Amino acid sequence: MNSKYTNKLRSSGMRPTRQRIKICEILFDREHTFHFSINDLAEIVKNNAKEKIALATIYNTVHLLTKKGYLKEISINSDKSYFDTNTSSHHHFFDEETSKLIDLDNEYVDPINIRKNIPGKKVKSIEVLVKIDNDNQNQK
Amino acid sequence: MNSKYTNKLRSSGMRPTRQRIKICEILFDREHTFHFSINDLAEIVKNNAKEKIALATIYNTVHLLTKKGYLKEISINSDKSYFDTNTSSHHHFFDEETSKLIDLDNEYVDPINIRKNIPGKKVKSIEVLVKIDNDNQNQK
DNA sequence: TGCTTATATTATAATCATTCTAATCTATAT
DNA sequence: ATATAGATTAGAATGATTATAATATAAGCA
Ligand SMILES: [Mn+2]
Ligand SMILES: [Mn+2]
Ligand SMILES: [Zn+2]
Ligand SMILES: [Zn+2]
Repeated sequence: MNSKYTNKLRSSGMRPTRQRIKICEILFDREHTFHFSINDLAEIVKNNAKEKIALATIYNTVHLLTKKGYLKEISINSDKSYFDTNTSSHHHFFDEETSKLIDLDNEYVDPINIRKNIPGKKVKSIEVLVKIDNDNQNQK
Repeated sequence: MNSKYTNKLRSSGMRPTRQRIKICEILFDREHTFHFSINDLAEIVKNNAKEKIALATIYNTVHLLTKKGYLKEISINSDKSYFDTNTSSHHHFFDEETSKLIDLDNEYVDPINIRKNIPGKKVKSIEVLVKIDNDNQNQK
């Protein structure tokens, strides 16, 4: 019951259960941003946790952490959802070869000015997706 | 058999069938860019065509038109795929209230310069997604 | 510390978009 | 006209996600 996530969870109105703490440790005890699909996370849980966590619990917890603002959902692919431990508004590279997301911090992109507006609507976010692929230029 | 799409299809190596011609007419006989999900298209076909077209055929045709370069697939939502009759590289507004895409032509956005590169990878596309929602500022 | 109850977890079934299958049909070349 | 490669079709299969409803547990209170 004594984890660095016990209070974090409780302060967000989530009961600190074994399963939630384990998932938080997997997601947040890392140096860099983590981009993952539910399946990625389920695999890690399986190889990493002594006790099994039901898939439904993994879905529930990830969605709850998203709702509470600790994760951000990203769609680049309609096959499955990706989630991101970097919840700020930021850009991405998407590697078409590996299907992996890479953060592209705002410092590497000039502020984007949209010179068009839609009546009655306000801008919620502006994000760039840079698709990349292997450079076979100088391969041969 | 005499449609403006008969030759277009044939010249792309697709046999001009009744179903494909009907789908092309629905998709391309319009003034503006059309953003649609498979379900949107299936609905239009149902209300619009005298003869029923099987859902599998709609999927097949849309995927084939995408492969041939007449449609572009867009992912903003993991629930379903969207397709776009504007196949150029361009930006979008996504209205979170209506779940509709709106083209944001390049002329309204300054060229985007990415000051970071990933070794061994080359940039395939750079596209901006602007999420918008109702402006309830001056609604009260 | 031990009950109570609101919440959470779980296995499993249901849903829904998409893809597959294999039977039937058709555009096109001969 | 005929043959055949390619297309359409209904329905089954798949796979991600969500719902269900029985069981377990965290937290508040006696
Ligand atoms: Mn979701
Ligand atoms: Mn697809
Ligand atoms: Zn990110
Ligand atoms: Zn578009």
